[in-house]
Amino acid sequence: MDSFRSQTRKKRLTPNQLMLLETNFNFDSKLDPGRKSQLALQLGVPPRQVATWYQNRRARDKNQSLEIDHKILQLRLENILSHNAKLQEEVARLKDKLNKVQEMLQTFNSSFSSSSDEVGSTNLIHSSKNHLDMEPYASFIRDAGQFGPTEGDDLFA
DNA sequence: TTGTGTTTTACGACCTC
DNA sequence: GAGGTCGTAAAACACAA
Repeated sequence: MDSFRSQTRKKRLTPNQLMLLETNFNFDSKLDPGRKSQLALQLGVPPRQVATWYQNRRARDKNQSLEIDHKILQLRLENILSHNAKLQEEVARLKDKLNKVQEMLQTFNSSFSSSSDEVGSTNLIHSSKNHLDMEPYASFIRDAGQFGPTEGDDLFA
């Protein structure tokens, strides 16, 4: 396809050349024209090859940091998913508990309304009923108080 | 030895300053 | 226009079968 390309032999740099390039790259990943020609002289290669090496080295650097970022994001996602699963379980448990409380209230109210016709002192009965009604709620609120902030709350930090 | 996967080198196209 | 990134071809290399 490309006769020009096939004519240009790809020559690998020696370990010493690579060491010099790496040292310079760690100092500054960008290549100003002065440093390019200076490095080319030191290495005994065309300036174009130095520029190409820097381009490829920057690309490799970027890929590596992208991989690291990807791993970090994946870990965060796993944490969030497991936290979410725990919250779902908690929601189910609380819903169940709420249903039970509502059932208790219903049975209590129905049994009370069937027997209230027989008694004369309404004031006494009402004050007693109000007090008894609060009991299931109180226990419910007590239980709900156990679930404060959890360890997963700083997941987005 | 050779088939195959990975890394390195080199370049064209396009973008930005 | 010089120098950057991005995508990709192809050479060089590593290595199992």
